[in-house]
Amino acid sequence: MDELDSAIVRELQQDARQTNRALAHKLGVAPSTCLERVRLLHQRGVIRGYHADIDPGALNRRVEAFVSVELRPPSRRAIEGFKAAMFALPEVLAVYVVAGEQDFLVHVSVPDLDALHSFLIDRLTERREVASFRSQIIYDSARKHVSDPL
Amino acid sequence: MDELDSAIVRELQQDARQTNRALAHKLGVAPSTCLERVRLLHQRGVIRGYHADIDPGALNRRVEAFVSVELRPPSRRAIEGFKAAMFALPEVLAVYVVAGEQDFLVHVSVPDLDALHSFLIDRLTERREVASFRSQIIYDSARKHVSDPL
DNA sequence: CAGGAGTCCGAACACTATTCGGCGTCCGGC
DNA sequence: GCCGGACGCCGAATAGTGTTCGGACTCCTG
Repeated sequence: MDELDSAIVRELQQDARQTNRALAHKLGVAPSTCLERVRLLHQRGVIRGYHADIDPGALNRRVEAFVSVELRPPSRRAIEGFKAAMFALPEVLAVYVVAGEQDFLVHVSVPDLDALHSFLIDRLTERREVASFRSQIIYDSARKHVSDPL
Repeated sequence: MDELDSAIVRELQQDARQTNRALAHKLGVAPSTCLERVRLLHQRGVIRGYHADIDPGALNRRVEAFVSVELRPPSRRAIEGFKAAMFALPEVLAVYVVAGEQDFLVHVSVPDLDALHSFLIDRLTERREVASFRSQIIYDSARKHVSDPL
């Protein structure tokens, strides 16, 4: 994980589809060298994959929210089960098991507020292990990539 | 945005680096057709980019957390300023402006708990507009891609 | 100083992206 | 019902790309 690896990671986080030649040229190395580095980063698990970033609005998901959930018995069984159940739902983008007052943070994306309400009362209230929940609608968001310097 | 477009989006979310030929073959269309569709999806803003998924641990970020922040005057000025300031920090992965008791949800990733503590007392407590904050360490997480069916 | 491991390089080859003219299909107008 | 235009799909051709591999170089070690 030297400077070259970091530079490759940085570049591929910004544009994963640039050609290997372009990448090599930017970093000042031969394409074959660059390719080998990328392959090794893959093999070591540093690069986990390449994904297209899709506009949720284009797929009719204009409302996003975080739902904090407190589980009744915060046991392993309940947590694992709830996590799997949430993850299987199409409205769910991400599930976080967290420390604190709540046990879960569920990131959901739905077409509109009605759909959010439906999700809450049909998918959450229905589950008995849910002791309480609180939803926070996302007004605005900005995401980044991880940068190497601490 | 027909069935073919949806299939392309679905495929490219899973693997953005598969060759156009492979993609075309999976979907049962000619490579040239597939390429044209992908270009249009780009042009329409449906596909916003392609990004490599990097293991945070490999970049020495083994601790992640959500920090909920309440701003003193929840004014536009304060919100915009705080959002920009947070986004500029290397520890910050994402910033969410949310509705509810707290005004912000900041997703951070740091090397260890000490670094998290430093972040909280050096970067948050320092800011005068921060009325209060609460941090939730992430024990476990799972992310997905948006799927077309509602 | 010799040996060895590791890394980088450049040329060769197979494969791929990309372009473009033509074909088929659908649809509205006459 | 027939014509004409628009649109989308296709396949061949070309330019560019990924990938492999042997050799050269550097750096460390004994």
